[in-house]
Amino acid sequence: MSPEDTNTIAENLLGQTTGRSTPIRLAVLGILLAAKTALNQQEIEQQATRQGLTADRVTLYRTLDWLVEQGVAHRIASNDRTWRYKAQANLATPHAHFQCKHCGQLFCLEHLQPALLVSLPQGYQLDAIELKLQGTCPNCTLKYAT
Amino acid sequence: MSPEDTNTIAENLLGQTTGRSTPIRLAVLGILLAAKTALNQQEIEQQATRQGLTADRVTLYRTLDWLVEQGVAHRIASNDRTWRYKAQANLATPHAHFQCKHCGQLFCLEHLQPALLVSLPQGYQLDAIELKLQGTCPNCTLKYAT
DNA sequence: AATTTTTATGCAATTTAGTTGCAAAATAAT
DNA sequence: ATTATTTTGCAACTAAATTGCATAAAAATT
Repeated sequence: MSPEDTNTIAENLLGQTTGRSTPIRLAVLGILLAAKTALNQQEIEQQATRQGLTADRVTLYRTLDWLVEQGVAHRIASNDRTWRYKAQANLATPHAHFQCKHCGQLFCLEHLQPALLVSLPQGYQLDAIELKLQGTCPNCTLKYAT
Repeated sequence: MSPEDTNTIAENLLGQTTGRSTPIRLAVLGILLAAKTALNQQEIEQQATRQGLTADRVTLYRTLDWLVEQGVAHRIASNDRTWRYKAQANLATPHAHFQCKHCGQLFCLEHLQPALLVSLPQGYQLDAIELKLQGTCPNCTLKYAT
């Protein structure tokens, strides 16, 4: 996805939220759209800095929370005890995630859509399904090939 | 499960590990077997104290890591940014988890065994599947019934 | 049985992700 | 222009988890 595209998409997505479309929100959402993997706060801050945007750590946390709340980004628990965030043009289609045990990268598998075949025990009310796969990513498969 | 049972099971499980079967490890594993939900370090420490066992926080963290490493306990990322631990008699049968958004309790759904129907994209090597469901638990369903 | 080696535990200090409260800045509404 | 609302920044704080090192306990060796 080209930077112009992500910017346009980010603007469109922000248009669908309640609240203001600020430079920081736009930039962060753009970063989350453009990224190949899900990023944590630190990585997002670094990427923002690279783009010449400085934003306070706290603001980033709040922005990320807000984006998730608004449904234009989603949050996944990473192995390294941080939250990682990702966004895509097609709003929040539920999908699986894959985290590599070697490099730690967290991929969205947009074509793997979790669904429940068996039913839950009595009394449980389901809101969301989280499907996370663990293993070795393509890159590390090559790297650590025997 | 009665306390005697869990103790016996814990001893058996520890027998299958490399490393020593110490009082702390036995007690912690017993707690993880007896618990209805997955517990975090703090809750485990409280439970241990109730049983008259005092163990350093660091030792608990190390014990938990070790139990997971040895495959006699498993670890799930909780919504509250802590790791929660659980063990069962039948060693590490992969199963789904359910976390309640109201009370935060994390349940093991041992009869819900995740399996992948669709195949992964080229190059990804799968080690483990994590299936976590979010929603309202039976207790909170009653509590917050409209 | 005494000594050496290995493994497990405790303690103190540190790291780091994430949060809170409040003031200042920016934007929108009147 | 003025007022009200929302967003951002700063400083201080919380709490989970980690690290390094010394001590204790258990196992292995002589």
